[in-house]
Amino acid sequence: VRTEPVSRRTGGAKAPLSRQAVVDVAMRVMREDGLAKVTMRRIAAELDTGPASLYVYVSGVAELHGAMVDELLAGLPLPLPLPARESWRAATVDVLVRLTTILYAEPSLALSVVSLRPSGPRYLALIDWLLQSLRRGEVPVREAAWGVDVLLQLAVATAAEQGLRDQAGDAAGDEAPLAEAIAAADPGARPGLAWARDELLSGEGLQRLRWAFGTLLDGIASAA
Amino acid sequence: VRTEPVSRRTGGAKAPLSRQAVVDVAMRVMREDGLAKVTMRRIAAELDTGPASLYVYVSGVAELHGAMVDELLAGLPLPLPLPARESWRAATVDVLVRLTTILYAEPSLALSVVSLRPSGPRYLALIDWLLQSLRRGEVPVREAAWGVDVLLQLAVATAAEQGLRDQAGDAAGDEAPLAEAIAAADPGARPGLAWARDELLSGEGLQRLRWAFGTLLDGIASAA
DNA sequence: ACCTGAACACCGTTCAAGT
DNA sequence: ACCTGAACACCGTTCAAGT
Repeated sequence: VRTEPVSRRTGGAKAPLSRQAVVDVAMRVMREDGLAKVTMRRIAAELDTGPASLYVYVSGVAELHGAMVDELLAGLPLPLPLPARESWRAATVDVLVRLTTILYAEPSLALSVVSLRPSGPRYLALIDWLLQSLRRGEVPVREAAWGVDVLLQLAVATAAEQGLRDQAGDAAGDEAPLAEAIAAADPGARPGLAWARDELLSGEGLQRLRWAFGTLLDGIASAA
Repeated sequence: VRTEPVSRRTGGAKAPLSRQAVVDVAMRVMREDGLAKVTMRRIAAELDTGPASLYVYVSGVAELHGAMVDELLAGLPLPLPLPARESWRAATVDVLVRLTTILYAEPSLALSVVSLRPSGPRYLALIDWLLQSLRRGEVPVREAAWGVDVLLQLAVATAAEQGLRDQAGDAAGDEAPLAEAIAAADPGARPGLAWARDELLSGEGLQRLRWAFGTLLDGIASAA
């Protein structure tokens, strides 16, 4: 008697390959084992095939990451309602915080966004909403356009940085080396550090995030 | 007759290994062939040894990247002179632009800084200078501390993003997909994009960078 | 303590050959 | 057109053994 090869996923019925299937498996592997394990070979193995087969659907690992980012943005409910004229600032901060939170859950993917600049429909919709919101706040068009760029950059970078630090903290036992170095700095040689020591590490992540977005928005709104 | 093994670098005299030698070779390989080629195996080969030998001096590839960042910051002349009270804003923008420019030259290393948060002495000196400068501008201590964090994040993210995009543009023939997507968007469905279309891609990199730092500083200075 | 050979357990991508 | 086996050209890290 011989047993047929059996899919380790479904226990038999081998689903047909497709771009969506590749992206789906990639998302699942990322959530289960992290982005580092999202390799062409691992995805192929999960789909009971060889890595070469995936190249029919994605051009390579970089393009796959892009598709995964767009998938992640589905967590942001769109279309967003446009804010009332007087609450545009709070609403904008809110959307940016939500975006950061979504990316924060997958910091290694957020890091790839820093260099990727997604161009999928969901990302476009987000940019569009931000521009309309700033327009409601009577921000001039140039300041709005340049400002949205900076706001998004800050959201992405913060998510990548904070998230990866949390992961590193989980793994390694030691504290953040920057915090240690600040605490150990000579107050005479580093008067700025001595002055701000207590505030450099104060506040909660979310509180600082809201402050950062609000502060940047204030700068943008008054830059006319 | 037998020929002795010959160093491919020096043609004979094999320099002793050291942490500095490892970092130096890593920096050279990065400048010549990019960060992707800075592998333990490649560095070992350049030093005429096996990869295992490097683990005496660096704990792994992550720590090596950290050391390389500190090396890169040597391009920022320190100590920086503290600005006059009335020119603190311009001086701060200047230092941040210089930092971004240095990182921009090695965008893939800048990208690793997003997650790394360097803690070397040069980075500490930079934070100290920024804090002192903001103090001269009479920025309250909490706003200064939180603000410096955001300013540095923006510098690093911008360097990584812009630099990597430039590299990608060199390699692939096609234009930035985001620019194409913006141009192709339906004005009725995306009124914000239609409104800001011309300004989203306007301006030069340096001009936008100065604007971003200045705008953020204004927000920070008025956030009291 | 420093250094090494060899191995372990992986990668992304290409390509000729099959269906 | 889609799929595959096999190969090519690599990775980081560990470890027992040497000096």
